Amino acid sequence: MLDKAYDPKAVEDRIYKMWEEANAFKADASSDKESFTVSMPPPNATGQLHLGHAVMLALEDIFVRFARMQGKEALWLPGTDHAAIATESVVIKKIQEEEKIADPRAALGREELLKRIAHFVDNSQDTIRSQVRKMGASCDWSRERYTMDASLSRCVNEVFVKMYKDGLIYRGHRIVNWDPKMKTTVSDDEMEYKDEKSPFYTFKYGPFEIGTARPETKFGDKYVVMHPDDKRYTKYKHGDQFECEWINGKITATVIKDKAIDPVFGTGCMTITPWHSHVDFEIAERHELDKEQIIDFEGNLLPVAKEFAGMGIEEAREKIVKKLDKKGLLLKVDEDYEHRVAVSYRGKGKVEPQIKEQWFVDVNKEVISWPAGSKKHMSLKEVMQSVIRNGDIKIIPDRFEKTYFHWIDNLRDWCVSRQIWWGHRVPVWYKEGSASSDMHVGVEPPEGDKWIQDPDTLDTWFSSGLWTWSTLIDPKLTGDNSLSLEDLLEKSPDFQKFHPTSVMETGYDILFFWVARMILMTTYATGQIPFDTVYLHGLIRTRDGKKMSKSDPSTCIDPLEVIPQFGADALRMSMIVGQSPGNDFRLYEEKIAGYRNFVNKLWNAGRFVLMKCESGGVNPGSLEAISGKRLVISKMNLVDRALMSELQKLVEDVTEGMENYKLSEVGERIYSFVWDYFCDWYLELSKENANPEVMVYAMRMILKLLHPYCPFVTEELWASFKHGDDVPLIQAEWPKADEKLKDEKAASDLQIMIDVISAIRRIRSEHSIESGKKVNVIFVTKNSEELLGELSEEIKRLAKVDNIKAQSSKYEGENTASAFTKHVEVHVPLEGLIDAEKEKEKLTKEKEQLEKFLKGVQAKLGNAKFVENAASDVVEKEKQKEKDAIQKIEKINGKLEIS
RNA sequence: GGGCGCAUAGCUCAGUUGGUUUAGAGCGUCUGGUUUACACCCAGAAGGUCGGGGGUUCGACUCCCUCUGCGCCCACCA
Repeated sequence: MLDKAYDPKAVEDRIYKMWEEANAFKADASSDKESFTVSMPPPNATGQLHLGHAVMLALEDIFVRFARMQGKEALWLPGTDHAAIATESVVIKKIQEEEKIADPRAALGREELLKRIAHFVDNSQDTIRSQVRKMGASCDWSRERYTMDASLSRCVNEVFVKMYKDGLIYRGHRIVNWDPKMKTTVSDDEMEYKDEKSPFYTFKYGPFEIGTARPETKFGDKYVVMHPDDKRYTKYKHGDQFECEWINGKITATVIKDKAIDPVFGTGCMTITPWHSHVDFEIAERHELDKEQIIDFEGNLLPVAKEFAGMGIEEAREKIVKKLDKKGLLLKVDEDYEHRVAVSYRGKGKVEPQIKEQWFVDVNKEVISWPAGSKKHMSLKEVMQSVIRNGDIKIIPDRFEKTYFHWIDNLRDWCVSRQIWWGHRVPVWYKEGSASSDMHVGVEPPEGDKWIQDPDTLDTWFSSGLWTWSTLIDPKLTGDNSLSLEDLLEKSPDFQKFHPTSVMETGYDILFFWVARMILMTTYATGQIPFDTVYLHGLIRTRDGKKMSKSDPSTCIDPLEVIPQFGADALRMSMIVGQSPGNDFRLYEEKIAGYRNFVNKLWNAGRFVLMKCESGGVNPGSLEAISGKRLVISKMNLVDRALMSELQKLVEDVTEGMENYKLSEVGERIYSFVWDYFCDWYLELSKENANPEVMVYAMRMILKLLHPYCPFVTEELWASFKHGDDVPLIQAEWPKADEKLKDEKAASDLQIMIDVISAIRRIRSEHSIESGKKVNVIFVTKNSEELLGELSEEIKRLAKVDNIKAQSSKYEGENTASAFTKHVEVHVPLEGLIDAEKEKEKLTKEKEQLEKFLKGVQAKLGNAKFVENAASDVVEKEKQKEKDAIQKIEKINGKLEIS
């Protein structure tokens, strides 16, 4: 006998092991079944699994289990990401704290530091693997990948070289976001902005007044820029030069007219520092102006600052202002100026724009043949737009398509090189001692000595952008350097079978970081889209709607604490039901506990059915009981027929919902079916007149439908309900609705009965009739005799009624308390008086509403256009509504006459 | 500055293309229950002018406009 309460701790690990041993997660590339692929977004190999991962795993596991049960060849490929800058900064910080080494890069050197990071990654990968298992994720561990695997690194190099040859990758001096703390560039998307108050100074600059919040960059400023249409400055022409007293003496300045200047802001003119500002850089490029570096890569001033050289930014700022003030050049200080400071998303250092020689991906060059093989050439930007616009890739929810297009419109060339050590090193070599033009770009190092590899590594998204397919390349092939990228794709069975993948499921926060980059990289490198559908989940928040942060454990729910307490199934349900794609949702313990209760409810329903089997002498594992052959619906009682019918509807609803990614609705539907219908009514009604075979049939159906959501408890119960030859539930076949088992009449009759019982209970409660006291009931309905025949005993039992009288016409007579259901009216004779006026008022109101409704329906039906254009079944439905309404009005009229 | 989203019961949220749902659920609250599957349970109740205003319509939680409050994304001013 099963325990009274379900204990997930005793079940989950054992079940997971069973699945693994049965090879249930393993996909077969040689299968001729339709494939279904999900690439697991690789968690950063830096630490622990958090709730964000848990949501991702729950959603994807549901997709995959459903597909697998539907008979598809389902592959869910797990892995981890080396997370370049994130990992390096974590390890560096750790070394700084634990070993008191101020600059671990300098102290340890490249090789040693990389060794340390690799070791750290090994450990956290183990942690992550075991944590993913705890969630019940049915991913194919035999195909686990890591972005730094040899085969994946080969792909990275291949793509880099291919892009270089196509002219999509170039090296250039461009302005980049420089993080002086981590000493690396950061991509546009890896920036965060913080509001900060800092003084805003207005200085005299020759005949002009210029404003700045950053006086320390102003040494090299020798251009003053204004809008060409600004009337205040019409007497100055573009190119005019003048002498001007500035920080370190006299300089010659030049007037530049450029539309980038906002005439309304400040004085409408400014000086520019092209080396340290994106906008200034662009202005300088347009007019071919000189650029000079003022601040070095450590964040200190260069010799151009003369007496200020070597000072840090903050220190220099104050002193420069003082000096200019002394010179009489400081006109105004606005202390309340608010502006935004750019901070690195990873390193959290203040970002300083710098000009640096870097590798870039050109997003505007039109060299990609797309769709693959066509003569039309598009830029990366255009391909990215096209696949969404043409519906090749669908984004759920679709409003994110707008955001996506907006992002692409603003997209600049992508800086892919980073000055950190942890990552894929740029596959470029320079001949030692020669000019930098003597350069080799290749998958393999060049032959001969004295070649030095570029010290930079690639942006982490460069490699994760290949994730959907680089993981499918056969590692046995990648050692063979004679194979081209095309060969690798063609000869890899997994790629051929499983790409493009089916669903990319991830948080909306990395739509740009990652999803867009995968589209970019994959369409270019493989000629295929990476996935058909993008499903974006929302972010989990605390009860008060705050972000969960690791730094504040009180707000944080740790999946690894929750799982032993409530079970992985409960956690999964709590994160799926009530969550809609693209919207944030709140999670807290009561919610999880609620689904723990649900899992336990199901468990007990299972126990109950097993009990009934035992007492009924039925072996739930016997073939006869489950085959359905003996389940002849015409021989069943009404309650069983109704259940059978409702089950078929449930299968249809669940299947349809799953296919349309409506996971929340499906979860709710099953929840309410199990609890509100199966347990509260069906099992209650079956207590004395049980048909164990029907119960077993229902249980098996429910277990299958619920399995993707609650894999552990359903699999565990399955052991009691499966036949000897049955496969584990994870491999079971998804049920199909059986038309023969549908019996709408039974379902609606039972519904009437349920309504009657509820109505009686309500009356009892309203009129405080003691629960033990039995009552007489009269109910009025068209088919009362039929119902009574089968159900009066059940009604008597469940509603504590000792006499039921049914009337097929109007009820007349003694004082009664009445309750109206959709189908019948229920009267319970009472000693006291009933408020007739109130009753009448209620009926009149109902009648009014119905009449209004009828009018609307009739107007619609009277509309020739509607009747012509609408589908015939829609019109039929309207006509039925009209009929029903007329009938009901008549009925009410009848009642009103009596009173 | 540009874009997107949210506002429904005390709390957290559902509500499909406008109509039969008397606007639903879970939690919480209150009342009553040891009915031997389950107290991680059962039966019932209270609680909503669906953010404000306007419009379209026979009919609006649902569509349009507007206002208010909150949140997010992108760009950015020197």
